[in-house]
Amino acid sequence: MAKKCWLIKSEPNAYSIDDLRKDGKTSWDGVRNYQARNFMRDDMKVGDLVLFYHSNAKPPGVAGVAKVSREARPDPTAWDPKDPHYDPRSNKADPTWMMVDVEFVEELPQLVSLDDLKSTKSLDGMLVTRRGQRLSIQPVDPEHFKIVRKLGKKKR
DNA sequence: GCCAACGTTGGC
DNA sequence: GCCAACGTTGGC
Repeated sequence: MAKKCWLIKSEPNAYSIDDLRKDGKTSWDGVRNYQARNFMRDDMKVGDLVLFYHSNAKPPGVAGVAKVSREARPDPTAWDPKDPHYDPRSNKADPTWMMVDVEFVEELPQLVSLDDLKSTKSLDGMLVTRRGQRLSIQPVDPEHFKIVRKLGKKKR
């Protein structure tokens, strides 16, 4: 099975590519959307490459690359009443929410902004450029992944 | 099962 | 800060 590629969104105020570089790797906890959960649980495999996208940023865009370093397991923040992502309906016997670990690969020297993604013809169809697309974990065509990574390294 | 109300996301 | 788009909830 060929490796898949992904895009994960994070608000840099909350957790940025710089934070990931400092941490080396992190558990991608707090995801409370079933579609995103399913991608993590069913499809994300160790070694899969990930575009790290800064949402709610100025400007928003792909800031770096990470990779999946550990497959899905239960997300313990769902059981913690003090956690902002606490979900009282989840329980340890039958966990609702899952997380993967992601590991820092590189920061892109040039942010590939949402505008760049939209204006690059060869990236037509990327989910993240679609209006109203809120999914925080999205599959990415491996060709698109390569193009974005290249754009992020090109002097402009 | 429908759908209005609500909360959240995220670009602008 | 605004608000359109979306997912979820809950009454019926």
